Amino acid sequence: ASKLLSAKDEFTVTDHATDIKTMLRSANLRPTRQRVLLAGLLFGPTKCHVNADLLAQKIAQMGEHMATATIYNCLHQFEAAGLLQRVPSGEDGITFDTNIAKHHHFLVEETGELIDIPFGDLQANVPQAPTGYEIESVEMVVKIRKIS
Amino acid sequence: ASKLLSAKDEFTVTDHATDIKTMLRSANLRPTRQRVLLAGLLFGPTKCHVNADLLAQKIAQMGEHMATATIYNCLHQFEAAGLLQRVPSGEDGITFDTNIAKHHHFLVEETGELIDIPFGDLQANVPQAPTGYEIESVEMVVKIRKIS
DNA sequence: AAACCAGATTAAAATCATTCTAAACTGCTT
DNA sequence: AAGCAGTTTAGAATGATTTTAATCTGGTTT
Repeated sequence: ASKLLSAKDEFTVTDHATDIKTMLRSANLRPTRQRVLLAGLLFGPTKCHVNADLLAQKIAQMGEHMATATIYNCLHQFEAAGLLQRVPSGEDGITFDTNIAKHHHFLVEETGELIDIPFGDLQANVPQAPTGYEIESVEMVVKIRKIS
Repeated sequence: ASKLLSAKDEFTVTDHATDIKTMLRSANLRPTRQRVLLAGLLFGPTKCHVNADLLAQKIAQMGEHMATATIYNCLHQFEAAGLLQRVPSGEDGITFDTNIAKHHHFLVEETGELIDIPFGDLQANVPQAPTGYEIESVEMVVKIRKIS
């Protein structure tokens, strides 16, 4: 039974592929083989932080192949559709978060690993934007390091 | 009269160069021509956000020349010495902030311009770090856009 | 003041994640 | 089954940063 259209929801095994196609279509994205494959990796039950390289590796492990440009294209399209959020990464490169709820991040200094901070755990009193501007988003990164 | 050793302080015109050399020396950095020139641009009375490209332009305007690698070397050395802070920039590239006090930033979406937010204006309740980790820093970026 | 040397600077090449190109392909509609 | 806009693709291009290996320079020692 199809029941959802959003990346926020989880899928049952049986109609995962169908629901992904539905999700893509409602985002005005043709469910091409590549987009379905990527969406399958991204929008499973567990949220994750990914970059193009990591996805390329996963795809290779599945015995599949996808052009680098396609991976980037899809990621940007998913972002524009609101299915992904870009997150600040300490390292080089672009990192996306499949958790599109409002939340912040711990960034582990040594490894570059990102850990979600539930939004409620980190409240901030945001100051007024300068005159003539409106606030678009508030993003907080708490850098942490292993206690030696 | 020499009176200071820190980038946080301001310099009078007369002993600016002397004080910069003293500052560099106390950071264990030989006051080479290049480092003195760069420090002169960076550690004046007004705080600023800079990247390698901007500095290269300023240096060219002065009729001077400096290798790109040297600019990057110096910026990284100044950062390691605590004279500069790295700041998250929406755009490509590395941006440094000569304001080393604790503070956060507005990031203007359209232009990539950074505007300091005094620390007191943006208080946050930071959650406990995961077990085995300690908090290193808290960085907040408030994205703003011009009201159309 | 000349010699010396670790540390600094340099131009040019290398790196590398990301984007561009323009040619070939594919979902979808007719 | 034809057609077409939208997609994918390999490979080239981009551009900020880093590396390389050679040359230079502060600062100390002789």
